[in-house]
Amino acid sequence: MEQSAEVYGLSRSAGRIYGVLYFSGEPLSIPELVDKTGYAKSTISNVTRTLTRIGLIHRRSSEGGGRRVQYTAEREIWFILQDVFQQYVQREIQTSLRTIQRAQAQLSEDNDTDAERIEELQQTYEDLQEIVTLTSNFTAAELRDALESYDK
Amino acid sequence: MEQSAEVYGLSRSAGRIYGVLYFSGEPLSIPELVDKTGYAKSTISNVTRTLTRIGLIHRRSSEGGGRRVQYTAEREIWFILQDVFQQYVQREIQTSLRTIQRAQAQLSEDNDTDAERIEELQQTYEDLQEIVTLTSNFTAAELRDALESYDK
DNA sequence: TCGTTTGTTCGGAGTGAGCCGAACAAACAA
DNA sequence: TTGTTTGTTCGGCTCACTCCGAACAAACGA
Repeated sequence: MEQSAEVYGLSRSAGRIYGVLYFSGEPLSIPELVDKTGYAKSTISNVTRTLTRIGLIHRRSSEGGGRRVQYTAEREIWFILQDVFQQYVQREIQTSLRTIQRAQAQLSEDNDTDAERIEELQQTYEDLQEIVTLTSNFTAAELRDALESYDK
Repeated sequence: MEQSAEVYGLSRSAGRIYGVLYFSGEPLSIPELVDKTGYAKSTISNVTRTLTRIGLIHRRSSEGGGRRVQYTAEREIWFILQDVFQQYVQREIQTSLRTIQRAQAQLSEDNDTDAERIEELQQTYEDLQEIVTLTSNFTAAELRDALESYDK
């Protein structure tokens, strides 16, 4: 889990905390996470916030109205990863497309080779954007099926 | 280009160097790259090595047999990025799958809930691996087409 | 009321990555 | 040969990031 987390741009501690929650049968509070992970209280606090924002874990603030906060792990990893990945890549693609358009506008009209290159870039990025958008509607199994059954 | 590079796990300098090469009509040597990018000679040397290893740029050591080395940018970004991404993700998936299998072996047989969770994980990762493998045979346009024409 | 528990915020230590400059090796020009 | 240009390697600097501990705020129990 810790290794996987780094691939997705998260910290080791995030991976570990998620892993403990994933395999824990019951919701856990911050002190319990401190015990089971060995991290400092402040670390748990910060990491749980970002994980909650991302959607990888959920915060159940109830349990009898007490102050104690409980966390549970989201089990449908696939959708979460899709979501994170999508936000991550979509934003990058969009800023890139904007940059490309700005570049096109500033291009002097006699510069053919640069124009052509920018055109290529734009095409690639537009394909990418479409792919990412489409992918977000699929489950892992569907995606697999779509790719396997496609005949060129 | 610099921003995009970071998304793919490369440094700013790598993005910049690739960008300069991408829009340059002719192959460039290290001193020329130093001029156009503003980076130090050593940085150019190091970054060009990794970019060459990845396949994003090519090294033409010839030009009249001189010592001067020339670099050109690979224009088919799609395949290269696929390749890099694939290596990146595949490795992670495989180590994860190995870890999962080791975990399964060590599990006491009476622990049903943990076994079930590990089963889920394994399924997701196997789907992921299959998807990544399949994807590598597609062009951007084909992938787009496959997803658009697939009917659940 | 006062002590205890829980959670957040802030400043700082440790660490790794990116980049630079200097030193060095190799090839060319004179 | 000697000086110049090109390319690589090495040590160090800086910056960002992760995590920790301390201080603080909020809610509870006595």
